[in-house]
Amino acid sequence: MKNQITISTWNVNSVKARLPNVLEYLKEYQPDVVLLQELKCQTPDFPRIEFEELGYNLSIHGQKTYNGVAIISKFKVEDVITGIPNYADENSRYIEGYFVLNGKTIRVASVYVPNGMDVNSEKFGYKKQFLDALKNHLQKINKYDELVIIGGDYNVANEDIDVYDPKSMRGQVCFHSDEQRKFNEILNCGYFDMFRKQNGDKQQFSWWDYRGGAWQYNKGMRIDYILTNPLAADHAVKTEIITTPRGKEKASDHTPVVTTFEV
DNA sequence: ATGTCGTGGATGCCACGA
Repeated sequence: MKNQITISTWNVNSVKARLPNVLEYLKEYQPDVVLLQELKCQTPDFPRIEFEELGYNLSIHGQKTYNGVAIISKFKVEDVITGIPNYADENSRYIEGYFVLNGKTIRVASVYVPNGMDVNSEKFGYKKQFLDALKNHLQKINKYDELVIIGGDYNVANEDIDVYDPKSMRGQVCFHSDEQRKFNEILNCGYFDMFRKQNGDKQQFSWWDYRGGAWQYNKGMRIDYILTNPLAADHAVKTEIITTPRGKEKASDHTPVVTTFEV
């Protein structure tokens, strides 16, 4: 008997400020697993009860004011690790664990890649280092006998089709060849960008700046991804970007991406 | 439209990050 499960990623830009929106999303779409980024709260301050009442198990790697990632799962997640192994990072940007369903091990992680601020800033160097460390780790956990699913805000729009105006944005942060190269190195060690794999050359964005009416004019970028290894890709049914949360009151600037798997 | 958000210091705005 096969199960259909949905795994979603969403940068919520403060889980406390976004709580009503997030709960509304969970009730409407009933995702089995949600990989959250930018919690902007410490682990003890996470609004646990509201999620637990909806049947979710919580694995949280919080931080005050900035960053913070979590795995929200209907299935109990085992052996949770926080932070990329062998990479010292004072920021909470990575959490990983696995669960077993129908005899198959499904490894999931939530990642929040540094924004980089500006290509001439030190923060851009940090971003590139982080992407290297992420690649090294994802290479290690890419096993043939586990479904590996890494959702997150990668802060990289990979192709021209992933931004509204490639000409004006070329070379800018989140659309610079250095970071695109590093993102592609991750793909090249055996990961699929599930949205692109399953939707051909469809243009759809996952983030719109709060400024300048970006949402109203659909001036966005696709920087939130669900990456999977080949085994997970073999089990994937479809991948969608759910845009409705971005149009709501007090919206996050990001919107959820969700992949359905048959396991 | 860089004419926005969210957080938090020590506030009754400002800095920071995105």
